[in-house]
Amino acid sequence: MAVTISDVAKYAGVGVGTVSRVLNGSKSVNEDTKKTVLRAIDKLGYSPNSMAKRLRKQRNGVIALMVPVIYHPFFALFADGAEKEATKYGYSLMLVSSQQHVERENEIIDRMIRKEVDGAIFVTHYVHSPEEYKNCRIVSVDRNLGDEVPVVTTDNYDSTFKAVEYMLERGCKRIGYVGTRPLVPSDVLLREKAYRDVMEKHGLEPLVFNFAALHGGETKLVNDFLDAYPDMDGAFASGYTTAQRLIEAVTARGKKIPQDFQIASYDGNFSAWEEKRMTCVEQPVAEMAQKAVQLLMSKINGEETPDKVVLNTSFTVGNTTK
Amino acid sequence: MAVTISDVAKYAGVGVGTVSRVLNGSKSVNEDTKKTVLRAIDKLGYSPNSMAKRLRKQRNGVIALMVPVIYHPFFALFADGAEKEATKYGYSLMLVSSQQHVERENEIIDRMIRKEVDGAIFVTHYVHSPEEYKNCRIVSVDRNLGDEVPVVTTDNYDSTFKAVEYMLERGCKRIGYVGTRPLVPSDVLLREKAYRDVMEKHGLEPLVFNFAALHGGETKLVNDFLDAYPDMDGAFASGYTTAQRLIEAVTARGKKIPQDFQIASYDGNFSAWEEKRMTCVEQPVAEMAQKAVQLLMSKINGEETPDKVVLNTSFTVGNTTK
DNA sequence: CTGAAAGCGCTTACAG
DNA sequence: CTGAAAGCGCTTACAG
Repeated sequence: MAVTISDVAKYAGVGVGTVSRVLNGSKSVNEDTKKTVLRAIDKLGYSPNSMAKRLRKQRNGVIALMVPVIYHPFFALFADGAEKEATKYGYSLMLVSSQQHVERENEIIDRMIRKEVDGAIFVTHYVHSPEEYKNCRIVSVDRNLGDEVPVVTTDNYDSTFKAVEYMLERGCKRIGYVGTRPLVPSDVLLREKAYRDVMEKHGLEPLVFNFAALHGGETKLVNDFLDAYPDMDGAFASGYTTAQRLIEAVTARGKKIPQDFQIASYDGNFSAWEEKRMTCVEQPVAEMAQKAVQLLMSKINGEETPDKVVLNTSFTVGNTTK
Repeated sequence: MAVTISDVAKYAGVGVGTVSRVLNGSKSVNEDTKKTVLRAIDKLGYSPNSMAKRLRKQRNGVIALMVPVIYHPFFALFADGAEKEATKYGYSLMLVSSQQHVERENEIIDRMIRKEVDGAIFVTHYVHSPEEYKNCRIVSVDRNLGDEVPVVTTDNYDSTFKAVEYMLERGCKRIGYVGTRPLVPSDVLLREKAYRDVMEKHGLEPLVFNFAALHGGETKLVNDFLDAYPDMDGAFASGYTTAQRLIEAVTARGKKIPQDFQIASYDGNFSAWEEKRMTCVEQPVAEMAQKAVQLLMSKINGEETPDKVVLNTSFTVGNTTK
């Protein structure tokens, strides 16, 4: 049996309350008693049992991070940033991959209700009825999940607008847009809108191909896209994976990038992973994670939080445009 | 205040024990009582508080996964596999990135002692004194952490031997070996040994360049390696990141791969991430994670576990060899 | 400054 | 089959 606080108290000849006070650095404790207690703790090799502590304090010190998959650079970097930031607050990170299954996303809500975790960050796609979010400490990334849920997102519209304009400047005549369509209201939709607005501004026909959000299996979809508009000379992809598959598909068709076909993307160039450079709108992944954790901490502490935080992206010119 | 088990008991007109029995599916409970209780639970919207449950059962249902960084395909895929497998056992996964800091690795030991987690999987590099592992439920990947800690690894020697032999068959005359040197005893060392043995077998001079394990910053090191042995026409890299940097460095020197310089690697071709193919020894990442979780579950349940589990790799020929 | 006691919300022998 | 009680290991008013 592990040694408990009352073992320490007995050994030191004091009450358990005193031991607790020493442990938690309460001011009002006699120096000598403190020393005796500390010695007892050391002697007995005592460590506080966090299960009891949690029950007593009604707080776990754990937040959940829900991602569709962890083996995707965006989510992996996000997890990394979130874990670092959570640590600053004395919190741990529980990793939950939904693997595209809505049940798993609902399950995490149950876990919050059962007090397994103190809060959660959702970086996922599925719909939940807002009432499930009542009294739940949740922060979302990119998806608008209702009034109760603050969202961290990026300047989707402006940055996409600029990127597509850039492609026109670099000589594209017929640019397409390919990407995922979020299943819940999201600022991500503004990427497509920005693209359409640029097309309209320049009197060009919009060539849009979108599909329900997913991770994996985009190869067929980008090929369908290329088949649908065979005379394209460039495309903006709404996400990293899609852009990767697009590069491959275009190359496989014997076209040279960027000579015959230019590509830009939202997201990409996750430097820890790769050295090749793509022209893209880079999201500040680490800051997004940091901000999400900060908002969640505010929620947990019952503080007011903004409904939405919009972070700025940066535009990187790589070798997928002229 | 949230509704508790005694609220339910009161509402249903039974004892809390009965409610608990209904909740936990104990056989010996009258059908009618059960219905009444279930109705009360439903009516009151009761959810068991897991903090109390954990304290009572002395079990968290959480295991920790310690990785150096999560934004590396091997570790990300490992985390994915581990989370899936843990879920099967009703366990959650706590993600801890050591970020190369030994303190963080020690910290997780403390967490186990404080009962924050029921066990841990270490996929990291640092040394710990074996005594820290006494009474700790720990499973390791690739590193031999002492008798108490079962290790999951791969057939490092045989697969490297075969890979280097293959490079010779493909015409390499002067093959080098570049890679990380684990900081603790590890079967990973057998990669270098296998390389050396192949060299000796063929009467070739071993060209070895190794460095302390790290993630990031390999670019300089692979260049030092190339400078040290300017007449190499091929190299075996002990890991994925090193191989990536090597490809870049070789290319930057104006050499063509595989015509002028052939490369093979331990690890690589993480299909979820990339489509390009490298000649490499592929580790069964998902199974490694699965096995590690299984061993940990055995440890947690006080069962006997093997000291070591060796999984087979597969050899993939990509376009970095002739 | 400090001890004794209550209580966090469960589960599980123990009687009946 | 089921209720009352003890106990998991802490923290925190409450007295003194």
